[in-house]
Amino acid sequence: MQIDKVYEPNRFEPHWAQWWIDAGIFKATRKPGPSFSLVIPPPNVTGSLHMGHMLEHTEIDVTVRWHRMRGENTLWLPGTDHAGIATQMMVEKQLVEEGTSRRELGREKFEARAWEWKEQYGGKITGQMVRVGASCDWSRERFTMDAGLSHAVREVFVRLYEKGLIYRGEYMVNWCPRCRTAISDLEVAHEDVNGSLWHIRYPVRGSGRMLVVATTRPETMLGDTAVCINKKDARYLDLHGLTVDLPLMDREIPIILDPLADPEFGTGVVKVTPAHDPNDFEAGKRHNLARIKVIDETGTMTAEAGRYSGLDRFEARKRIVEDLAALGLLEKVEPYDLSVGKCDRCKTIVEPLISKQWFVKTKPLAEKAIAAVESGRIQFVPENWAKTYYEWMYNIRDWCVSRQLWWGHRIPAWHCASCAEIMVAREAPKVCARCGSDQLNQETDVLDTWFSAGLWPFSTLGWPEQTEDLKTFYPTSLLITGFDILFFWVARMIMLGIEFMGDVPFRQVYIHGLVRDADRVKMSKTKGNVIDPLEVTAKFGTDAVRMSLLIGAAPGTDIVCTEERMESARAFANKIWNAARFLFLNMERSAVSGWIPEDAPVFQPVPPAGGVSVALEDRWIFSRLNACAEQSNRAIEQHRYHEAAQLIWHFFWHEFCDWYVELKKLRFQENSGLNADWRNILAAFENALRLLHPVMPFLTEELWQRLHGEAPRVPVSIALAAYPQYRHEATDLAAEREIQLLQDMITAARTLRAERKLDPKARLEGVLYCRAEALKVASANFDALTKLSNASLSVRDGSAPRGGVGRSTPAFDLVFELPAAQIGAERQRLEKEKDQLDKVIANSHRQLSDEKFLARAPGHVVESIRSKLGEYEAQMEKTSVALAGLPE
RNA sequence: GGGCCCGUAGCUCAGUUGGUUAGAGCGCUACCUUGACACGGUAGAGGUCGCAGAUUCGAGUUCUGCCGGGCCCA
Repeated sequence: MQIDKVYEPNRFEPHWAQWWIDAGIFKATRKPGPSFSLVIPPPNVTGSLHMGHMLEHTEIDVTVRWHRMRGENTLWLPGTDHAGIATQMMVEKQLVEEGTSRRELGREKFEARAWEWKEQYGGKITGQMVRVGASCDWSRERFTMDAGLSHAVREVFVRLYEKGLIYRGEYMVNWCPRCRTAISDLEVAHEDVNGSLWHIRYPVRGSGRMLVVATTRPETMLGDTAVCINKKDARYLDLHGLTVDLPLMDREIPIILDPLADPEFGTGVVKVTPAHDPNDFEAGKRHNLARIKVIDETGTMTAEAGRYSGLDRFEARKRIVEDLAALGLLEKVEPYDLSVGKCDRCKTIVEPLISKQWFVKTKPLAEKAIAAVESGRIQFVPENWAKTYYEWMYNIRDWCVSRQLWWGHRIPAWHCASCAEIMVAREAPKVCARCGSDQLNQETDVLDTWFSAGLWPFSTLGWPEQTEDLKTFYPTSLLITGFDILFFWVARMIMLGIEFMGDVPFRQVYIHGLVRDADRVKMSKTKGNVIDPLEVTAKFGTDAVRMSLLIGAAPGTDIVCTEERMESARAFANKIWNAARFLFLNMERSAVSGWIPEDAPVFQPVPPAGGVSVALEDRWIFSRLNACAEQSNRAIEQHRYHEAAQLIWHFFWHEFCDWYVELKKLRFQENSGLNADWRNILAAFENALRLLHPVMPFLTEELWQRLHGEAPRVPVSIALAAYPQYRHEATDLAAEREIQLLQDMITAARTLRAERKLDPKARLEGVLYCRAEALKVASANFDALTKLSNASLSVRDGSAPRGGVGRSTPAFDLVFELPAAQIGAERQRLEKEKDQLDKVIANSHRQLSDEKFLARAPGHVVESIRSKLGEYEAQMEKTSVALAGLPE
């Protein structure tokens, strides 16, 4: 058989990635029986695969592959999000390069261009997912703006509107002057900055006094329509009812009383700009103040800004401050730390603006969504995330869902040009319902991208049609995603899922960690510390990248991602590759070919021909396999991916390779044919591959297919083979105990050799004194014992004679001759051992003489300490004797 | 200001309901190119579990306070 000496994943990964799809391995079938379904957190259609996706998709894929191997009807539904602003910006950039613009093109042509763009570049990330083996059912792939999902969006909007849960109105919203659209509260990121607090003098008309207001945004003063004092603040109370002359604007504005003014803050006097501050907006409503808009949608000062009109808002600030200073109206400027809201996407400072927007009334939806988590119908893992979820849900605010974009779901509302009636409908109305006019224009705003994303778990399954998929796969079983979209997406899916499906969208939410670099810094393009998953996939193999991520992916912790870790995961893959290579080469030598799985029941070693009992190492490896299967199943089920990865790693490398293969080597002979040794090792190996498959799908598929040689494969892929399951009767504790003894003996001999710096190649002479079970093990496995320790041992019953030196355990004593040069080192070692034993013996004595301990600790704990003490004392006796017998 | 998380070996982290002399990977040290594998083998060194109290027969694990670091919301 041709098999490379070194693991070279690029030789087979692309092949299997495509083959799995061509063979329909990942297609959900809707067969009867238990189902497992999961929808992907749809990546932006503009995006390309980054390490965050890689981690998320790996965790999903492990889970999904595991369910599939358990024979469940498994669906991982893939797709992408149309990503409103992001996509629009991409296309606009393209247009600028062509010397044109969105406005020049017009809406219809622009939309066509955006679709073109999507067709051309939008498939990038899904192609990358195919390459890294994501086991999605690509036949069910969806896009948030495809016909079906658009239908669902329209249906949901109309139903919410009919229920009174959607309203339109003029409110103050967060506006991004760069994206030129309203954004929701969630899309504003607050950032602490070192700003200033400007103290400005407003002359009080007719009194000669100055009222000093403190503000962080002097440019908004142009739109002031009042100044405000607190009625509890005696300093200014006498000014109530008077007016001030707004500097720079020649406008007389009232002095009002309102709790808006905080006597503790600044001067205790605040300016009121109802058009540019959310608190002032509310105060303005309370006092019927005019709203003067001095900053427009692009962040430029309006005509209302007088001589500052046409300036950028920050330039205007500079000029205003200068002008005030020149007029002697600037009392002072204090450094002041404040938090400013920035657009999550482009980091432009958000401008609060009054505009007409569409909102979803969230309180009634949130109540049911909270109850779903409180009652346990949805479970968060790690469960602490439920607290964060509640925190937001209890304080939820109405959701501004309209966006002034051209790429997205256009709101299904029509405005009558004659009577201003607004109609929300599934289909475009022909005439106005109120005045009968046919002059109707569809609303130009589109919906927030998260609106359609919120429907994802059911819209992707065909809703509002009652499809078979919807019946089979809703509610989905699990959602795996990042905490950064807990509010944006997870919470909204829960609200909308309950509202429209009458049931939760998923039973469980697993929140994964954040991918960080070697210095624990979050990976981001701007910081330039990203690792490109495709690049490292090519370098180390997808399986190695997956393993390196999983092994650190403990729930609730961030994931450190370094090439160093990938290297060690590749070393693991290489180890497995070479274990297989060893098997394949020896199969040829022994004239064994074609693995036939039906021949080897899971976890049941076969005995050699002629009724001889099963070899010890075979009993052992199957018992260990069984234990590993038990733990691995549990770990994956509980999303303890790091634990599953570590367990399987340890089993495959340090049990299967280090011991089992080494023991089996002694048994292989030329032309032996498919004897019991071969059946067992092949069965064990094949099972180990299955255990590993969800974590390292490519490597295991490649080796599993090779293992079959020319034999037929049933099933066709390891991805459809049964995941090993724990069986009580497969546990063989006697075999585990005996191998442990054998390992201890071999290790003792190796340690002695290393410690005494004996020639590694020389075959040493030694005596092994054994008690009870150890004697049986040593005799029955004499060949393995001497060969793996590379020592000529004579095995004797009983204990080493006084003065014998070497290694002692409760079960056996090993004696090698001690070279004179090593006497000092040996004395040191024994003394250290004695010290340690002194410590634990004293400890045990203390506990066993403590009456409270004896009275209150459970019996088995007391008993185990008592028996440990016996062992320590026996050990101490031997150590003392050895020390005493050491030549001077 | 409100909430959440984390401080365990040089590094990155496990440690499930309190109960053996606290583990892993990487790194480090020594030796070994032995016929699957140097992306390897063998053996080893390395930790007063952030600090101080409390609960308990018993605390890395529970509680309180403090110190240090991170995140989210306002």
